[in-house]
Amino acid sequence: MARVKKQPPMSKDSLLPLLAGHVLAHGLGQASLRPLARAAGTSDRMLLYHFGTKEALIADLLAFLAQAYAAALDAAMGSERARTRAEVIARILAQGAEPQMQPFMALWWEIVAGCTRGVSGYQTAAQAMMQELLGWLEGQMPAEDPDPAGGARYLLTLIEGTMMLAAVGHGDTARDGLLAGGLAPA
Amino acid sequence: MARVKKQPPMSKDSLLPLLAGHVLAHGLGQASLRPLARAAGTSDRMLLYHFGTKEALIADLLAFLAQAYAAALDAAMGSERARTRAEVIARILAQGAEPQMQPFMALWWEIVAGCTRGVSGYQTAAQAMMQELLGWLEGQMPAEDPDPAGGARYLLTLIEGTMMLAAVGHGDTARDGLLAGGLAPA
DNA sequence: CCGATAATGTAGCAAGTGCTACGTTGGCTT
DNA sequence: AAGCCAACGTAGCACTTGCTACATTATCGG
Repeated sequence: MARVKKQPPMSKDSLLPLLAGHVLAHGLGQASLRPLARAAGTSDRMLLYHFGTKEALIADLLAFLAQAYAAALDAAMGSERARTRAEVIARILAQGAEPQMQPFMALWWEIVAGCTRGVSGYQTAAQAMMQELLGWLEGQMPAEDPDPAGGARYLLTLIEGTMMLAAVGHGDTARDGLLAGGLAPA
Repeated sequence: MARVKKQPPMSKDSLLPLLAGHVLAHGLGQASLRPLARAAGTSDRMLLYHFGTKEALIADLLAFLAQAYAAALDAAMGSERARTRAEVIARILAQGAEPQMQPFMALWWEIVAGCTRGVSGYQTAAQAMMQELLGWLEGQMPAEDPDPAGGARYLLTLIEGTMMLAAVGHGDTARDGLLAGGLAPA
């Protein structure tokens, strides 16, 4: 009388969102097969069956997360443009401070750390995410900005620096810096 | 006839440099007691004996590394001031690109990632390191700078953003950004 | 010289790691 | 109905993890 639940066949595509959820919640570094499997309602055996290797799983997962990040950005993209560079920065920082973006932020720094250690899949995912953010930024630049492309890169640098300083508890320092750079309302 | 090598007594102070070396070379995330002990020429048992707990060991180690970082900065500090903000940035970026600073960079991003995950000791070490760097920056600001304190914070934000972008393979993006911000020689 | 205390070595535990061997299904084609 | 192969479960291996129990040695005050 063993109830065998008839469930839809699991596949990479059905697994990845659940795995991504677990990684966003608990971090990439501590992600090991059995907890991941529990989060996805399977066994480690099945994860290896579908992905072949833990390394491959992580690579697929990072690609999925990069795509999810792009989707989140698109969803948050305001329709009307900002009027000044300072306003662009303020918008992005506000969006990055949203509670639902926090897991992405935490994950982001783990990816950066992985990049410096030379883990291969990390660099790819990181570049994709940055490219996406850069594109979004360019689209957000003020209409009459003299140098939208260069300005977007300038702002991106400032934004990432601000986020990092905020991550280590130097958010005030960064705000003072933006202020001194004329990129924050007094 | 068991040769018992007469070696100087080991202590936290004698252990920490060796442990730091291992962590700089192999990363903080993968640092587990037995490899650490091997690198220091002891056993895991002894590490626990001296530090009490792995957590305490890591905390001590981070403090030691923060101090080592400060020393490295002092050693690299040029005696004469820069003339322009762009020159300050160029100097720091050049110094951060030095090969012997690379392990510190890799470690740094791990620390940042740890901060966002709420690991306690990390935040302390990170703040100390940033405070040190900020102090150094203030001392490097041009003599006739209109706002040395604010400017240092502004440059710090830009520098950290640049370093992050470089870490994920977007060094070009950051350079273009600095250029557009008027902070790099064309 | 003796005894106490600090310092160190050896073995081991329970839990967790990635991964594999080997089985059992279930739905499909022929 | 027979066979077949993808999809899944169970059990386990060899290894590492942080940490501990216990025994031994070194050191130094008395």
